[in-house]
Amino acid sequence: MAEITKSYESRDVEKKWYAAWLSAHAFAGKVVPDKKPYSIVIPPPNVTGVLTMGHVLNNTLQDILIRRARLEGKPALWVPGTDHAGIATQTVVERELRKQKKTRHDFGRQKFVEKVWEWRHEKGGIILEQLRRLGASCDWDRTHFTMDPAYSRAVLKVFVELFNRGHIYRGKRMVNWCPVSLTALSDEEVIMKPSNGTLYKVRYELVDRPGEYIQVSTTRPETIPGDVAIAVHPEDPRYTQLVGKKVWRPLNRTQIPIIADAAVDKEFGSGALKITPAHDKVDYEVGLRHKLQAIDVLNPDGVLNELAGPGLAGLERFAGRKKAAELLRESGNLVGEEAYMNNVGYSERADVPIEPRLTEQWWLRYPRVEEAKAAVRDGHIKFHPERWSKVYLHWLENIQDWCISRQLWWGHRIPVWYRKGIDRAKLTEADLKDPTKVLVSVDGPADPENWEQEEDVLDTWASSWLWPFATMGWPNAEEMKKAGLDYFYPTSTLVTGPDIIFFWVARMIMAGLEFMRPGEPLENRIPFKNVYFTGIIRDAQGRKMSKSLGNSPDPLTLIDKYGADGLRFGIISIAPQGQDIRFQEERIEGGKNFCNKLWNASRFRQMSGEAGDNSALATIVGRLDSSKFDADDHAILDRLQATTAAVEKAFSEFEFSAAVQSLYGFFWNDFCDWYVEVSKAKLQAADTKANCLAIQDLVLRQTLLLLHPFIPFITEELWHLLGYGPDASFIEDVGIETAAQLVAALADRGIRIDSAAAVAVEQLKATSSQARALKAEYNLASRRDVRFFAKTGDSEWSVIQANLAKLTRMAGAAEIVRRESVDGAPAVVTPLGTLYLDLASTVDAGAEKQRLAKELEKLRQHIAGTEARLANPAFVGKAPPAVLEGAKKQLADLQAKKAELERLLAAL
RNA sequence: GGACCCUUAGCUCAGUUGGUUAGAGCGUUUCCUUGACAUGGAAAAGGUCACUGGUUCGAGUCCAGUAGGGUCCA
Repeated sequence: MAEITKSYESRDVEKKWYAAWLSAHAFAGKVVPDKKPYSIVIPPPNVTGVLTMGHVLNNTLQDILIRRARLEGKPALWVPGTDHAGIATQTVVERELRKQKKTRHDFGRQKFVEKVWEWRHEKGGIILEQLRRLGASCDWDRTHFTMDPAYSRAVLKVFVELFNRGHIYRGKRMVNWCPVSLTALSDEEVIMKPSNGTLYKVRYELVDRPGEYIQVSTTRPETIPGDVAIAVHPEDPRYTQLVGKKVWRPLNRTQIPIIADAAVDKEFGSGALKITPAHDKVDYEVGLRHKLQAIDVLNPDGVLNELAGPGLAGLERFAGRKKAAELLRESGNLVGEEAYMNNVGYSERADVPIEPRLTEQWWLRYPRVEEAKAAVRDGHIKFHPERWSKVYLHWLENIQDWCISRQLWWGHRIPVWYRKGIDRAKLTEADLKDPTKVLVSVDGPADPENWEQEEDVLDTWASSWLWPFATMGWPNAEEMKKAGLDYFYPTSTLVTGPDIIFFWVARMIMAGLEFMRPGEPLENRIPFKNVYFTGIIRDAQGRKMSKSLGNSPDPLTLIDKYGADGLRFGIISIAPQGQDIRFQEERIEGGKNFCNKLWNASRFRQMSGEAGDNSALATIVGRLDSSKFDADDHAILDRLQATTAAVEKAFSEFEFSAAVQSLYGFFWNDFCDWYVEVSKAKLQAADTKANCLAIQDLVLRQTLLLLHPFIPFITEELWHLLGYGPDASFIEDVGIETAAQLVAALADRGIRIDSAAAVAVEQLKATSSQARALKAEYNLASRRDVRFFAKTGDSEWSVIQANLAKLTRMAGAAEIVRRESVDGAPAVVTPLGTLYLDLASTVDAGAEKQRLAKELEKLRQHIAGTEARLANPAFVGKAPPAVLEGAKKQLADLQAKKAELERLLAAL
């Protein structure tokens, strides 16, 4: 067996094991018919993406779940992949072209798409490579990309099916238009931001009453040339007599009517609203109700067109706004202006204000909305934390049709063909269903020369909402069988951020319900059973991490510095369920330190004695000799059992940081700080050595298993170094025992953990800690040659005697001797009696008195509190007996301690 | 305007159905390179649990309200 080095060096270990896992296909998701599977689909990162701290958290969590499942003996599948990120990817490639002073139009659609594919093959796999560095145990042979041929077929089939089922329609409607990306966006891709603007008060002169005006307020004077009416509330007495009259539009001067519509807010501004149907959603609705024309004064790129009139045409929209205000001022029609804060919709990708714009688009009426609500409401899909289900349900209650078409080249081109020569603008609903005019088909027309395909592509989310089943071969029956869709679907858990509940989670649920296993019960059709929502990683100041702020550390640098295991352990330890996380590099350092601790405890074991047969839990347990057990042996096994159970509970509740924290506490405090230290005495004695080594082997083995999902590399390495498994196997091949199985394995060997031993160990810990504190008080902390006298009862002394060698060592003493009476020496009252420090020199009685008095005062306060409780008849009458008994015992202990302290004080 | 979350030690956070003296990591102070580990060990200092009421024998925990911070939706 190789010797364990003095400190843990992560780099080579990580490389070695990842390569070994890959070459053994250890991550392959295999169907094992009799066993319950565990499956996860990765939230496909954007193909243009690089690994961020968010990915680290998210994917570490998935890896923890999938590795734990393997350890539990479940056939586990983690499907990886990326999405094609329509706008983002097209933008990236266009940016490269711009460096050569070219645009996509210089290449044409086909050539440009080829360029994007080239880019994707060159640079599109970076993030998946980076995930491997993190240790992600995805089944890489199943890597999917939303633009792959098979996946694309699934996307097109869904479009055609939904069209045939009446869920998809085409229509000219108001959309969120991004003037930079030159495409429509869905409502979810628009971010509302409070923005500083100006509220312009503009007067419109009444045609038949020159010199009289109606006033409106607007933040967008540049759209005035698109005004087709002024609207007032029908029940607004200020204006009733004006309804039906005409006013002069002050820019691009013409006559427009005053109309009455209930959509007007009487309270806002003057209570009169300019109606610009081409540039506002509400105005558009008003326009429809009153059969008004829509005048579009903007070009797609946000430049004002000739309909805006000679003064404004050709200006960019924000320059146009200034110019419009100027023109109004000049004509005297600008009555006032004031600073105004309002919410403006921004394009998520391009980060510019979107334009409400009237365009021809494809829309989806969501399928299975009611079922999607029921799936979560009735608990078939569980959200962790649960509260996100409220957000989900609220969105579904207020759901709007989804604009699924995008004016891009990169993406799934909508599978609709129009017969050549047809005027698309005039297509009716009936025409759309007439296959001689419009063909909606996955395969396209047999006579393509007579047809023109729709230019638009689908929203990227309209492909990724199929992820849970399109990555498992759907809709191809043969591929589905090969992928094991029947077996792995529905997946077990989805790990994602709450920011994409609408974008992705809700839509996946609806897609699953609509397309999977038609006719079967809801619980068979849902795409996943659990959704775990991670927090958002923020910087130390609480700001979101972003590229522009440059406040996001590079995970790969962190891996180089602290190891992948250190990073994983650190990030999980600061990621409690449901809360955002403030990133602190110190915690990652803590993760590295923990790995080093684990490493060195293993090293200590290796240096302590010959390796025994560690090949299985049973062989290690077989080496235990319960006749040699002392309280510490019982206590550490008790804690091992309790920690195993705590980790089980934590997994069942998705409380990963709780699991990590209990493992940290157990291993560092209970095992290293106490058990390993007391071992040093036990290993000196021939009759306790073998049993002590076996206990260490047992604890280390189970701890490695418990820790492996969190820190896979170092645990795999130590697993082999300590001889827990043959070279040709992995830790995950063996599997983990439950707390119950551990107890049963011990019982087979006739060992019953004495949990009362924990009490004795607590007494020993407290006694040694108090003894060390006393030494420190007298500046003797580093001296190991001091002597303690113990004045103690027979039963306490028997405990001390049974543990004398360990206690002496732990207290840092040369010896502990029983004495009936000691006078004047500094002392502490421990659970095992009064310990006196044998000081050869004279004691400073004054300082000692002060110290004891201080302790006595604390004790008095505590006693007073407990007495008051017990003196309260309501407490005695109503508190449960256990609490009452506890209080009584506590009081007795405190009083005994107080008496002893008083005696010590008097003796000084 | 609606929904949700947060406020506990200098900092970042745990605290599971209410029950002994509220915990951890980091930081701080003092001491220690003793044979697993200085990526470490020992000891110590540090908290009126945001505030105000209420329920209860008992509240960091439950309820109501106030203040401050954050997120999402409209």
